[in-house]
Amino acid sequence: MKIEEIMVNMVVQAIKALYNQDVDPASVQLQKTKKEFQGHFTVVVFPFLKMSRKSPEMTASEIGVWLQKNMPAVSSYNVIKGFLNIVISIPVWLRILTDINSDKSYGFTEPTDSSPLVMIEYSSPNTNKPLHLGHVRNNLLGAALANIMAASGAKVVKTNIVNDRGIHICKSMLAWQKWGNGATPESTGKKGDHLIGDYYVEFDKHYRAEVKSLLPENYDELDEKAQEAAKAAAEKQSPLMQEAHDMLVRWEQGDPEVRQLWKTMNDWVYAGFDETYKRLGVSFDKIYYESETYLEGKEKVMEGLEKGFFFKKEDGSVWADLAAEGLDQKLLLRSDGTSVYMTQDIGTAKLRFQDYPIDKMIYVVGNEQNYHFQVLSILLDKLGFKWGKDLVHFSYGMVELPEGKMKSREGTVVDADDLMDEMVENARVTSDELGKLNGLSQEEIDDIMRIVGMGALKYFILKVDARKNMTFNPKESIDFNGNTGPFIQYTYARIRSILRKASDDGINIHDRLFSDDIMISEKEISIIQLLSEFKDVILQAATDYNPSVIANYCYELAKEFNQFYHDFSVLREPEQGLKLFRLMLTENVGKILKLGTGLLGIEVPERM
RNA sequence: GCCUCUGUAGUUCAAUGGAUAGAACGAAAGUUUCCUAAACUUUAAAUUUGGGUUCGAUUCCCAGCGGAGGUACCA
Repeated sequence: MKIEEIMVNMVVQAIKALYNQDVDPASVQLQKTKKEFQGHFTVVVFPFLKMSRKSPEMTASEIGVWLQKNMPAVSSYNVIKGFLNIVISIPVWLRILTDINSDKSYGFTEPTDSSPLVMIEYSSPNTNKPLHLGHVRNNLLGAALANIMAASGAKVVKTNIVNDRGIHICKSMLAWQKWGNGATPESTGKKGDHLIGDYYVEFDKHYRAEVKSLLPENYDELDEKAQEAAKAAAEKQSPLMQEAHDMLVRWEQGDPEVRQLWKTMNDWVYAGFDETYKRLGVSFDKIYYESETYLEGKEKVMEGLEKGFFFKKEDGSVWADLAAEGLDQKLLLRSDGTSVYMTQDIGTAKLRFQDYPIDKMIYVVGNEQNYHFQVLSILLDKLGFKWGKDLVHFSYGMVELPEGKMKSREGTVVDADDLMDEMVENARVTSDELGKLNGLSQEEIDDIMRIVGMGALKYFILKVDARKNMTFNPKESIDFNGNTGPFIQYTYARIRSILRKASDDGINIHDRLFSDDIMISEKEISIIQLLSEFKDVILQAATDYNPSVIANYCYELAKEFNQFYHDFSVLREPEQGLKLFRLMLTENVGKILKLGTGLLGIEVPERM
């Protein structure tokens, strides 16, 4: 049983004994004592004043006296205003540390037969362009969330929905046909996703030039409204866009030539994506393709129409009326019978539900889709998906650059592959400047630089509360000081170094016993206390759907350890018992740092 | 217009309704006979405004101001 739970129960008993009142254990406010005060746990006594009918100080003192008398773990207490600070005795802390040490899968909850099956959708790329910084945040959050949910005892299925059909991919295909001269990833040496992305840009360039040429001569003299109308007319006339539309129609009809081109080009893109995913360290258990789900969506919508959930307008378009839920009407099928985003999501949901006994569905999608998922939840519920009502839209904020929003038009999009290259290169430059890495093989150096560069990137993104928009500065993002991934990795590498040295000295830190009378400092107790919170941190991150909790915990632990490391000697302590204790503490800080960063998908190096 | 999210040091981020609002970067000043100085120690510096709820509000509620996103045939 955890020390916190025991404390809470004892407080409940104290209230019963002192004031003859029953309190709900959940209402007992037990928190970590702030650094400025002496003690480890603090009981807030304000809620008990009605029962005691005494001043806050008196009440706190009475409870303190009772606890000290009846609880051997409590060695002393002090009262400041309405706060009762409790000091836990050293042997208790030693026992907590040895418990952590002997627990191989410390902090992780094993799934059972009754554990919920959680499906997490993330990444969701379009096949017409490579992944960018926004996708990086999505992928890192999704993968970390999956790890955290699994660690908290859920059965997790990671899934991806690839947006592989539609006008956007036709644009790339058309541009490639027209201006590609048969270019392939092999012939150009380019990653497939980048190659396709280039033709998407190429299409846009020609298209805009074409639209411009179709504008009336007096365009500049028109007022704003007329300009808009003229532009819309020009866009509608554009032969290029019409060709792209024709291609989409032929695709839908299953034209073999178009399908073949589509398949070839998509395969190039997937090969490119796989490389990027691998580097990012993300993976999926099951991938769905929109080309395979959009027809299912139409079917499901028609079914809903028959059952009277939806209605048809005169022009043939199908709508859902969500007025009862306080929302608008929402389009589900266009008047020409083609599907929209919502239709596809319904179809994907249908297939997923067939494939897995889903209890909870989590969609990792940007916050610009908040409204979409609000509607999707209602629609899925109406259509009879049992998890529809409580689907979770893990909504994350946009990533902005110091110059403002990323815009593909203005070429300010940060490409995922370029970014990763830059991070690793930056790690190398910084390490060279510091004269690190001497005496290591090139292979080792490359591996460490990969770990550090990627760690810097991942940590920088994951430490921020997912819901918030964040600013990412590519130039200054690799800061190896402060609240950063490399700082945590550095701490881990130091710990490994200490343990190697201990091992070289023939110190066996296993099979040891602690005497109860060794003197350990408050700093060390504070570290043990942090270690003991690991499981709660995981559970909190899982219930809040927020990986940043884990990131900030790891930083806190690394920081505390660095301060301790600076102030105390680990290996040079002459007293055997204390030396072994410190080594055990060190070893377990390393263990938890590795587990914690592992949840975020961040590797830690043995040396750096 | 309407709906949703958001507002904390110069900057980037923290803070289950709890104590004197924490860190980091940047700024100023220090610490290498010492297990990795990518470290450590000091100093200066912040809750958008006005109400409400209560023992207590950065947190919850209402209103104003600022920022972001969405808003019916784009995904």
